Amino acid sequence: MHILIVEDEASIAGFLRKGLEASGFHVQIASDGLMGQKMALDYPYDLIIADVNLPRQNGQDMVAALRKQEIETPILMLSALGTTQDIVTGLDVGADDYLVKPVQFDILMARVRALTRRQTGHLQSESILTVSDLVLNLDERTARRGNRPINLTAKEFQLLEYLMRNQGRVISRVTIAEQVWDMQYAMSSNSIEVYVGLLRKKIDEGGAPKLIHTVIGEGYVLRAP
Amino acid sequence: MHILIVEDEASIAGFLRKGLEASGFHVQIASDGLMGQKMALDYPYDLIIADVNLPRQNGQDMVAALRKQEIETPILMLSALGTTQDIVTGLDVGADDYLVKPVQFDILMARVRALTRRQTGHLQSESILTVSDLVLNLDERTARRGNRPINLTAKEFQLLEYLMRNQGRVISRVTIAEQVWDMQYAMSSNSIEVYVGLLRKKIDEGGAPKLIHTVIGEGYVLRAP
DNA sequence: CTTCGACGATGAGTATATGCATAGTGATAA
DNA sequence: TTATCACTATGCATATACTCATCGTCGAAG
Repeated sequence: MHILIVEDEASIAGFLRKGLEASGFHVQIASDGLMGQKMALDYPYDLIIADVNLPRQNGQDMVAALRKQEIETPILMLSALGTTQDIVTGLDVGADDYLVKPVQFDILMARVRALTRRQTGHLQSESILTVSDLVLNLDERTARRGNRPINLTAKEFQLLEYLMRNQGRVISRVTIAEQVWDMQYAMSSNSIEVYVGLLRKKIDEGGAPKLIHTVIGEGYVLRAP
Repeated sequence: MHILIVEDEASIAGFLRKGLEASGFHVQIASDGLMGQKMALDYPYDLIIADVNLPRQNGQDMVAALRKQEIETPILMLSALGTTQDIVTGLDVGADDYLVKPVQFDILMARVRALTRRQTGHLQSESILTVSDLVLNLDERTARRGNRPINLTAKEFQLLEYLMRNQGRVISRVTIAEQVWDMQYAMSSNSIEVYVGLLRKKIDEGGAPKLIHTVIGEGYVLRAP
């Protein structure tokens, strides 16, 4: 999860960064409105935390500009100004939430969690696929479930990659045969069942919630619980 | 846009309703937590505004219960309790926003607009069929009536998909036999009646208005009430 | 109002298809 | 050789598809 903080006061920015990084977020800081806008356009952050009072371009103008350019990233605004009108303007201009300084950190964290919750499943980079706590690194050809590394054979990896790329979608055996086995017509064997079984043994074993589901008569789905 | 208000104090509920309706929202009111939960399960509201202090089941428990049942509707919580811990709990349990009473109406409206904004353009991009509050997701192979998930077998799904694609049109048994059963000539059995019966049991059960109608001597129609 | 027939709904029971665990085969490489 | 991998074969358990006999409902005619 990557968070962009747009804040000119270094002490506040640093305070937020420390706390967020301690919770496992990657944090970058922009020190004025134009810089913030540019960075938000350049990289798909999962959340933007923006002060209202900023040099060069105020927070509300920055938010309005980003929304106009169809940047949908959730935005949390911070401000010393606590007047009704400021809050209303901030939200109407496209922000998703608004907190008044001084901010209590645990409240901020709760809001951050709320705003980033729906996102999960978002892409982070091209070479990593994620479903729930299952992570597939296409470059390294490794897989992890939570902290546990998983050893996959080539075919197992191919199959899992295909299922992860289509997470949430039910995939028929015919489609799997075509896409993973390069079979043009239906397969006469039960290889698919066997390989799904092998994946399940490696991925879903233990108390962890099952990710691979059978839809009888239809096919298989990889779905977050 | 439909909003559910869960609030036991009639004066506050009425005040909110008036203001929201003046802005063009459709509003329904539940007067306790269990009733709110039930209504939220029955109908896919665009937003839920819930008090924390409620009879029979408090707001936080209600939110937690809804989230557990995969209801993703945005939820805005209201409370007289303004302590940090309450706010954090409310947000962590699955609420999207939190306001402390007494609420200024213009602030509330701004939050409501922020929470309902992402909804509008979002849907309908995937392969989704809809009739009234019945929703069929062809990718996920799932069906919902309102917010209630419905489990369908492969054949049931095929039949329902065909009826939904031809909603409002009366479909003869012969046509159904051809399209869903791949029978070239009339079927000698009553499978169709049986499967229509199964679908009715799953879809039309409960107080919800019936969607599947028999046209005697002709066939069946799936029609919004 | 009653009776009858046509049509449709329903519950129980059977047959079939589907999915899966397990074991086994052959090929390939260390 | 031994280990690993891709794939196949078998047989069991179960969900699903389908059939049949019976029951209900409705409208028209007596």
